[in-house]
Amino acid sequence: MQDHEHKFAEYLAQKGLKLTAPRKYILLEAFKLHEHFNAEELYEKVKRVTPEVSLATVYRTLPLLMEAGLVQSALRSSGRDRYEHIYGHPKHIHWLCRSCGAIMETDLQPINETIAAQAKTIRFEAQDIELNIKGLCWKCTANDNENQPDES
Amino acid sequence: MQDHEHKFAEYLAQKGLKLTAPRKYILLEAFKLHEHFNAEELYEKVKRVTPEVSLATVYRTLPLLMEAGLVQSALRSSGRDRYEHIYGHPKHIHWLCRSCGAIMETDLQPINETIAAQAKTIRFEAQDIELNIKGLCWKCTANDNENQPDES
DNA sequence: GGAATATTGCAACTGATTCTCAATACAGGG
DNA sequence: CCCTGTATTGAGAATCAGTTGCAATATTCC
Ligand SMILES: [Mn+2]
Ligand SMILES: [Mn+2]
Ligand SMILES: [Zn+2]
Ligand SMILES: [Zn+2]
Repeated sequence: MQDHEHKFAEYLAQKGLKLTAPRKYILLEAFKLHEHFNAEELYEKVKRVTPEVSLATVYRTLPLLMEAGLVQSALRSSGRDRYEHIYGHPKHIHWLCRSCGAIMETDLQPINETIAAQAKTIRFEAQDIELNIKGLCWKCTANDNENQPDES
Repeated sequence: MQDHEHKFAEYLAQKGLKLTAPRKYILLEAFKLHEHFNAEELYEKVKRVTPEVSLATVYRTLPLLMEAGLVQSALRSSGRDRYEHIYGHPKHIHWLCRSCGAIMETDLQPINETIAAQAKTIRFEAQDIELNIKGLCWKCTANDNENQPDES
């Protein structure tokens, strides 16, 4: 049994809930996906393994995975909630290119200290940090310049 | 004419759009609200001044205000997009208490430098920075301790 | 195996946001 | 001031991600 499977079982047990087949498959597929995903995308993946699972169950399981600390919400996009699994993926910054939609990630560590200091000042117990930056990736910046080479 | 009204007029003109009465009232009310607001809340405010305005127009005007740099999206909550005006409100960190829903704000300045450095490394042109932190405010932390004074 | 409880798929529902469309306001040129 | 082409509007219909009720199933514990 994988580490995350173990953690999920533990969380469920402690809540008096059951680690059923649908839940297990949803967890497993969430950990096979290495990009951000929304509920429907996860559902599609799970369906390939167990076609009888329902989208509703995926929607119902996602909050459990989040509470268990196995999945976290990521940058919402085109009107849909998105998620990503947590597994040797320490908290990171998301950079979203407005032009091509690419998402880059960088380390959040460098600002953690500053945040901790501010948290202390306002006496806030931080549980979740989400830092999203929107703009243009280098490719799209380059393309923009091509189209408008002279902006004197 | 206020500063922001001016800026909106300018933006609209440059886009070949018109500064109509509904748009003006929506702008004005957005700037009278000093907390975060969603489309409907803004609509309610506007309706008190000009009852004939429609919710659809509020929804249509918000993107214009954002593109004009007068309003920005804030922490989404209970399934609704939220907004805040920008006016002597430099970018700030949002701290959301999961227990009581309170929102605190602190200065984003201290981490700007770090972000700029990372942006340079990945050659990303940052336009918008959103840093949201969820957890417990000091009041709710205190209440929690009251209820579970001994967690040996 | 059987009772008590949790879970599921399905379909209906909800509610925020977007869209359609016909009516209205507007700007600019005569 | 009138006319014409364009932008805007309110009202209501439509969309669609996410939620929920419910009867059928699965699981747990004895
Ligand atoms: Mn990520
Ligand atoms: Mn704010
Ligand atoms: Zn790009
Ligand atoms: Zn609180």
